[in-house]
Amino acid sequence: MKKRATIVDVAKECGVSQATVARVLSGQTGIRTKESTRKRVLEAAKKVGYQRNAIAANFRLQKTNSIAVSIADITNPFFPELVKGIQEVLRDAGYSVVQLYNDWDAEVEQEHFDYMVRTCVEGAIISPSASTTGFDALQSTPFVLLSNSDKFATHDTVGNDSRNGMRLALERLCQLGHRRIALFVGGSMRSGSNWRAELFHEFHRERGLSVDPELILESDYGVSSTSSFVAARKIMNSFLDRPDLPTAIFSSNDILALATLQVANEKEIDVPGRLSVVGMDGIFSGEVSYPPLTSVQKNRREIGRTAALALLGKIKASADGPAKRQLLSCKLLERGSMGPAMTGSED
Amino acid sequence: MKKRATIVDVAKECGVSQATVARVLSGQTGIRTKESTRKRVLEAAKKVGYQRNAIAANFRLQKTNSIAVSIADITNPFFPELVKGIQEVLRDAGYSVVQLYNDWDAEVEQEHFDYMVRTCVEGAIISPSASTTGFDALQSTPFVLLSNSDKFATHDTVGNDSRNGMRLALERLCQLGHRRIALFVGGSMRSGSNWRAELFHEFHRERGLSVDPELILESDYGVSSTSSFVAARKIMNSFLDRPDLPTAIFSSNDILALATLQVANEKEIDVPGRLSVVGMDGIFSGEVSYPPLTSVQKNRREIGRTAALALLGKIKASADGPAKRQLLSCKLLERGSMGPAMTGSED
DNA sequence: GAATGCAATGATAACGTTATCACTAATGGT
DNA sequence: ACCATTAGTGATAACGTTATCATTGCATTC
Repeated sequence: MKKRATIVDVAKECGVSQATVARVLSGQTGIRTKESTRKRVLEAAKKVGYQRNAIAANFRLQKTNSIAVSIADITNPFFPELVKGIQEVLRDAGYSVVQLYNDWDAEVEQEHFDYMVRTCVEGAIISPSASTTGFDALQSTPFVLLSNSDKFATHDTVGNDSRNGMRLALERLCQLGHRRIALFVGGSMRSGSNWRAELFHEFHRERGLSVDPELILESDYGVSSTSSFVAARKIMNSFLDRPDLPTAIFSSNDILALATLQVANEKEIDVPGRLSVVGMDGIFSGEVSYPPLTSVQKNRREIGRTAALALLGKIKASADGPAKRQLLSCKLLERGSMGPAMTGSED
Repeated sequence: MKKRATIVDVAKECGVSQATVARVLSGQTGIRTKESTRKRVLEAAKKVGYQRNAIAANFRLQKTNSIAVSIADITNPFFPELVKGIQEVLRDAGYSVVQLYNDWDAEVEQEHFDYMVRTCVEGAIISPSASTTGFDALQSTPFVLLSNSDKFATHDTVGNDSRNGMRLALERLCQLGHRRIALFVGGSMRSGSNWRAELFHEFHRERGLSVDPELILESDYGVSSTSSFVAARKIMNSFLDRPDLPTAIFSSNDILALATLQVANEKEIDVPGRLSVVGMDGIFSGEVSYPPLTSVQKNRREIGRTAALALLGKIKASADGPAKRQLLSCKLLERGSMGPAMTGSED
């Protein structure tokens, strides 16, 4: 392998100092060089096949032009669009993106933080998987967290207003005449999901309705969408055999809702005629299910974009101000799996 | 912003030379240091919060420890698992992965090739989106292509044996008594899909069956899964109204098959009783559809892993040998959407 | 024509790590 | 007791670039 040419080689080639060569070739604006020497240098560079050594330049400048994105698992349908949004913004800003997947493993996640410092990434966008703390390992690397939890109040966060999203869904169901609604939540693998149950009670209280505790169901998150789906199916397989079914089931994510939908289809429970099913997230699979799934849409791409912009702002502003928290609003994506409640005296 | 600690700081902290510190902290095997000093150094490192500056190390060693992955669109359900497989292998090999998305744009793709050279990535895994040529822009950067097409015969490729996969599906359908089978292929946005039609004819010829040309359907690929799905629905919406429906439809990807499934459900065509639906890829959405989709499973994660391993081999082997082509076999994932053919004299 | 100003260039010091060589202090064999 | 060996260290030179300062040359001004 032939050694690649450096600025010294170019300098020798055309008889100027390496400083001059650097001035010409660094591509900086506001350089002051005579046009004639400029030309000579460029010619010499071409002749010896000079290619700027980006590693050396990065080293000198102590910056990598790269930003790390830490998420749990890119195969989880929640993440690809998020990452895409991030990528779009950061690419335009001239950064490259290094993605790190931790598979919900706290240890791996912490390791990734170290990695970020080691590799001198200029910033990080982190979807907290297992760690709720330990961000100080990032030292002075600016970062933005993807979360809507107020556990992270001391850091900059970007998330969806899931509370409001859930209210939207419940309100619409109420409006459609549903009074007996079930709540199906994913387990507490990630952030606590207690607030969902609390909000559920609160919602009923506000309307003078009572909550049937048997209609609050919990399923394990699972490490993958598939395992999560299987677990949810199991629960629905017994739940949907009840004689006193609710008229609607609201699930805290689309995987749970799709499992509900599939089992309901198998049991020939008419959706939405007899049972309305509403999910949360708005993943692609909900679009292709039968019937198409009504879901509280989280605009993942927009979250990604917002987080990236927030990070860029943080990188630019050398001094760190107060922690900023951005909550993007959700909207209810109404599709075939939701309909008016069955009136009492039917079938 | 506090300056980060270097080996010099650690050396000062515990009163040894920076050479000794380097020996302890470089993580190399075969170092010769007394256990007591080793311990002292590690302690001092921890105390001052030392983190190895990877840029400096990379510079010294003239390598970046990073590999680029170029794909079209991470939100396409085909890619996440692929990327995960790549990531797993490369992470274990100590590389970080930079992902580049081109959204099926040839120009962006070419730009990415330049980027790879500039940033001195040590290798690349490329899923050719629009370019069938122009790989020489990569200069001496080793790369592996993700493709099963023999258009790329001069390069190392890793892909699925889709031909064989398609045969598996057709054979199984035949075995289940299906004689009137439709073929639903995606448009030619990516690699030509002509071979599918050819294989379809070939298959029938081998068995002395004739092909009804009206049962060969084509749909646009679309830039996103959603647009592709919508286009496929449109076609199926009119096709499934035919009086002389086939007993089975084989689709060249799961998006098309899921569209078929959804429209069939809407039209209350019993699947698989009256119509078997078979897709290709084995994406997650096929698991949660009703009925669950039978599909030719492409082991995307394994492809990713294989490609990564191939690339690692290529990086290690300084001299480049002949182009290697690896085709991974598919298997038929039999789920609820496929069943025996309706016998003639029913219903 | 000496002093001043400025554009163009040269010389050189970093950046933080790894690798090489030289040196010291033990160890062991005769 | 002496020399050869070696384990454990320290000092120091790279790697290729950018940034800073010093210097040169040339035009302008009084």
